[in-house]
Amino acid sequence: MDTTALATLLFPHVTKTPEDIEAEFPPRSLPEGAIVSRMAPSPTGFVHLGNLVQGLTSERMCHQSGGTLFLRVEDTDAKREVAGAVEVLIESLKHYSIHFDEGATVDGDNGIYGPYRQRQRAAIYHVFAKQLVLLGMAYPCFCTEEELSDIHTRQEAEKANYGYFGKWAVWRDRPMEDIKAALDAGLPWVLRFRSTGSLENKIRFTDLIKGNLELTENDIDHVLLKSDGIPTYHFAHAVDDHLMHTTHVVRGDEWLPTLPFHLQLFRALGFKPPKYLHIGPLMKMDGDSKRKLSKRKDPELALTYYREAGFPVASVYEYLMTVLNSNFEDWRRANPDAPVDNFKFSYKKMNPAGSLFDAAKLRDVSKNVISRMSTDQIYREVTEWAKDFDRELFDHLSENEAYTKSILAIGRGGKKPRKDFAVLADVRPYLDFFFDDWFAVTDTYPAQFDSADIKAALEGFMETYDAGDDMNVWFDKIKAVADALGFAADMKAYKESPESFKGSVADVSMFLRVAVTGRLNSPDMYAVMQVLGRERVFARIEAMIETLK
RNA sequence: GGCCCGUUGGUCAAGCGGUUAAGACACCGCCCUUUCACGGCGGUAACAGGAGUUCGAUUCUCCUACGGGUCACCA
Repeated sequence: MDTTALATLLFPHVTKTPEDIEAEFPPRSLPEGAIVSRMAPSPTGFVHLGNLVQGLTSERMCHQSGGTLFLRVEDTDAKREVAGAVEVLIESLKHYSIHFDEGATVDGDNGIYGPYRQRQRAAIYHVFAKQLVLLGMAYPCFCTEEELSDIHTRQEAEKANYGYFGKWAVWRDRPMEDIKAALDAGLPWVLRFRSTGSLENKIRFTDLIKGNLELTENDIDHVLLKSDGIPTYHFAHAVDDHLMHTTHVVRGDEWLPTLPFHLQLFRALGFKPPKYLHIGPLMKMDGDSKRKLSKRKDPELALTYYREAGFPVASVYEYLMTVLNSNFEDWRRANPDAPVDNFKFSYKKMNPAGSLFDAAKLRDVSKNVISRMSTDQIYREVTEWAKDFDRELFDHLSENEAYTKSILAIGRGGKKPRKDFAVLADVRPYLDFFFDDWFAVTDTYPAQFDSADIKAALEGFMETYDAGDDMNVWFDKIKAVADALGFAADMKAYKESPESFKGSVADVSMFLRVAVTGRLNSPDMYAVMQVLGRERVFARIEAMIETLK
C-alpha cells in the first residue's frame, strides 16, 4: 500500500507537517515541578458534581505547584451540543471559584495554545491524522451505521468480543482501488487507528490515584476522525494535551478501559503521555445497592441543585474537599478560620474507589461553614440567594439591612457559634418572626398552665422591663416575677421539689417567648428583645394579653 | 459475555506486616443549659469469604462472592 498516495488522497488540503504545528505550540516556561492541567468538559448545558470534583482536583494541583490550569471545550460532538452551554459552563465554574489561567472564555480565547474549542482545531488534527496515514497507522473506513450494527449483532451471536478488529475490520487491509472507488463515489468515511495490540499482552501502568495497574492491550481499530472530519475524544485528547503541554490529566475512571488505546495513540504519534489521575465515581444509594450518580435520575448531580437549595459555594467546596482528601477534615478542625486555599491538597490522599455521596454530611459541613461566616458575609450570601429563589425574603432583607444584620448577629462569632443553618433557605423560617408582617403566634401554651398566671407573668415583666438592663439584671427581674407568682426562681430548688411550685422560671421565660416570638423555641430571648426593641416587644406582649382575657 | 477497577462500622474514611483498628456524620445515653442552637463526656457498630506467603496478616499473592465501570462516527 502506498501510504503517501493514500495520505494525499484523504487529506488533499493538508500542507503543514507535524513539525510546523509543534513550532506553533512551544514548550511552556514554568518552574520545575509545575503542573499543567485542564478541565475539558463538553458543552451539554449540564454542569455536574463530577465536573467540579475533577476541576477542583486539577485546580488545586496546578495552582499549588505554580502551574497552569486551562479550560478546553470539548465540543466535538455537534449532536449533543446545546446553545449557550459554554456560557453556562464558564459561569458555573466561576461561581464555584475555579479560576482558569488560560483557555476558553465567554468572548473567545485567552492564551497562546488555542483555539480552546476543539471544533476550531480541526485543521490541526488533520495534520496529525495525515501523519498517521503516512506511517501506515491509520486508514479510512467506509462502513455505514447499519454495517457496524450488523457486525455487533453477529459478534453477539458468535459470543465474540465486540468491536472493529481482526476479521471484522473489513476496511483495514482493503486495496487502494476499493478506497479510491469509495472515495470517488462520495461515500462518507471515518479514519480508524490501525491497532497492533493484542488481547494476549498486558501493559503495566501507574495511575497516580489507582496505583499500579495491569491492563490488557487494545486491539480495536478505534475511530480517530468522524465522518464530519472532527476527531473523537481519544484523538483530540492525544493531540491537544500534547500540544498544550498538559502534564497531568485528571478524569473519571470510566476512562480506564480506553487508557491502553490512549497510550497506544500517544506512542504512535511520538508524544510523551501525561500522568493520569483516574477518579472513582460519585455514587448514591438506590434501594439496597450503590450506583453511579446519574444525570437523568438524580437531580442532586446538577450543580444548579445546590445553588437552588441554598448551599453556599464554600459549603459545597468544603464538602468535596472532605471527599477528595481524607485529611481535610482534620486540617479544618485544626485551622477553623484559615482560607481553604491554605490546605495542602495531595492526590496521594485520594480514594481509589468511588465514594457514596452523603447528603447528611454535606449538611453538617455546611452548618459549620455557615456558622463561621461573619454577619456581613451571611447577610450577603442569603441576600444573593434570596434574590433568585425567595423574592419576598430578598425584599425584607434588603429593605431592612441593619435590622437583619442585627438579627443574624445573634449568637454569631465567638467559640461556640449557633449552627442553625445548613442551607440559606433555613434563614427565613429562623428569623421570620422578627418582621411584624411575618410574625404569627404558631405555638400555644401548654394546657397545664393557668392563663391568669401567664397573663400576670407577662404584665409583671412589662412593669420592670428596661431595655438598658444587662442580661443578668434582665433575667433577675424575670426571676422576681416568677417568684412572686409561685414559680421557682431557682432551677435547682425546682428540680428538688417540683411539686412545691406552679412551675419554674423556665416556664415564665416560655410565656414570654411565645408572646414575643410566637413559638416555643427561639434564639436567646435577651438578644431577641434587644433586636426587636421595646416597642415591638411590648406590642406583642400586649396583644398576647388580649387573647388571654 | 469480554476487559478493567473496587470491597474497613449505617455512611464518609484513617491505616500502608506487629495498632486496645483513628476520626467525622448519623444514632443512643449522660452533662451543661430559661427554650432552641451550640458545647462537653460516653456508648452501639467494621477489616466480604476462603486458601496461601510469613514468626505474624486489615495490610502481600491467588481464588470465590458481591459492587461498580466500560465495550459508539458520546465524551
